[in-house]
Amino acid sequence: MTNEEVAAALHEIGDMLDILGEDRFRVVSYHRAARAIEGLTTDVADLASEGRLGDIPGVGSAIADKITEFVTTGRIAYHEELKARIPAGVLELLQVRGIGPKKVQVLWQQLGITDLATLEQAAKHRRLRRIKGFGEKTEANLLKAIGTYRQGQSRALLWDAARVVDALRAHLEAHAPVARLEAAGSFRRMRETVGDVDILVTTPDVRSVMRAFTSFRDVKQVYSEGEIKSSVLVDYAGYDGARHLLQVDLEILDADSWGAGLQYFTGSKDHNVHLRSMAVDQGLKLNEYGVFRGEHTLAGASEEDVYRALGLPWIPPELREDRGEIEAAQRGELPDLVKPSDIRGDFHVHTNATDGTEPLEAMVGAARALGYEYVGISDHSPSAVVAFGLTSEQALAQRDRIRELNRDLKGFTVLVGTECDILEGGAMDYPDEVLKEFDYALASIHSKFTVPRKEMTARVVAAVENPYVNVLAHPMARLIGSRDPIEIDFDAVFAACARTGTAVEVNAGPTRMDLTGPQARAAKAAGCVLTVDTDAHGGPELGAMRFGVGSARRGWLTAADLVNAWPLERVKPFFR
DNA sequence: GCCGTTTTCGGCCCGACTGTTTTCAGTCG
Repeated sequence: MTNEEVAAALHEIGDMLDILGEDRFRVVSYHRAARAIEGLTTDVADLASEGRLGDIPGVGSAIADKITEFVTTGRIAYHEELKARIPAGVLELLQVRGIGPKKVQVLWQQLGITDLATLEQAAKHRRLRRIKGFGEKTEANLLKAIGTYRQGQSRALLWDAARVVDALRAHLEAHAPVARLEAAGSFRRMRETVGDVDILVTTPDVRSVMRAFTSFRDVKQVYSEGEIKSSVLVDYAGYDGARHLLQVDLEILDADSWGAGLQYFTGSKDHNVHLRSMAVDQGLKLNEYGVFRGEHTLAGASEEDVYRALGLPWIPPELREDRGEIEAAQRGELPDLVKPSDIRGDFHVHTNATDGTEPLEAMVGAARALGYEYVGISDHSPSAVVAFGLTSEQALAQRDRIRELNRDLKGFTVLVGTECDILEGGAMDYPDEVLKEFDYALASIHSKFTVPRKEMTARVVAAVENPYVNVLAHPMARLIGSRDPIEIDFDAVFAACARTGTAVEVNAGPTRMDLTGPQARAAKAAGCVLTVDTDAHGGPELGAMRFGVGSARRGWLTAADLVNAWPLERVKPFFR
């Protein structure tokens, strides 16, 4: 039973209670518990068997009992009862934008609509407008929304979201007087994927900003357009080359409530709920316009002011998930998070010797241009056939070429690395006598992704125990949107890494983002050091470092925790 | 349904926007 399956069941219970018109706080409780479980780095099944479900914030005795029932029997009787009351297709109606629990209820009870296809037919045949609360416009909007839903809108890669933000920023600044502009939401918190983008603006000319926003060339649909808030659907070309859709909201803020608005729209929801309840406890009120005591405004212009008014230091956006950051802030124990400028190099870089697109010299030049002190070249090993992995001889020849190149470089060092496959039984793809010829070796999984959890754990632990393996690269081995993470016991893997002095990688490749922030935090807690690498296959991809640093910050990591924030003279002995 | 160095009961965020409506309910974030 995976955490995702448990979370999905709880979300579904919440949705069904919502449709049935249950108390909204009960509904919220199920969703909040589900979100908390999605954010866990330990198996909820393990917590259940240890009787520690109550440790999860938002999980009380009722939900804990249901989780225990689920992981032991594979079902939740209460969930089954609800499913028996609500036709299967009704739940899906909730996914359509513009349809909430009340409309679902009306459609189902009054028109007997229990699935998407029937709803579409009813809208097409103008049968919805007969119901109170529905009209011509609602029918048209629903047809559009059903179409959008069918296109399957998934979360955007952080890399792609950044490009959309950049394009919109350039467009808005070119067409309207923009004083300040910041993308908030999960983008600012640097989540690995982004559900929608919230752009905040201050401007002396609200109308022209709004007009520029809704007339951006890639806007496919305008959901709403108000005086201070608009919402659109943007079409973009993704990293994968396909077209995707992303919702973008624009909010106009006043300069004197900029900080409160930025805080509010950055979230997360759970962080904000926690802050608001703190405010209430202090006799204060916190909303998107400021911190207030009665009619008196205490803060609003800057985020620092808002947090200070609540008795807290400013909390970096990447930490705002209500996972202990508020308590840490109260104790004055927020970590001094790693910054992009702390990064001195990148250990995971490919060239056209294997599946990269640019030659060694170009990748080295691109790394130098970023102001790094060193870069490690880590092309593939022979078993990575699709990636044109290097034979031992080819790898040694590349090593000699790099040694040669280093002679001409001043104030910059190229390290000879490899990304060596972990084979099925846990053996490395190069023999030890070849591995020891590299300055360092990354170990990673590129095949046999579906072996059972126990075997997979033993396989990776064996690799980590190889004395020539220095970094466990992209530990989940997932590709966002196309390949699920491997099943593995990360507690055991991190313990092995800590024991053997093997660094754990936070891979910033746009489709990898592996580890996630919370996993990186768990690795550190297990005693590991980490690296943030881009896995770049071309020069521009070296720029993904900022997203990897974002994940590291989400993992509460400091510069001291990251090998590639260390000076070279400290890196070298670590790798040997 | 969750939560509690003020509470084991009574709180739990609320404002913008839309569409249908003659004053407001539903959805969304």
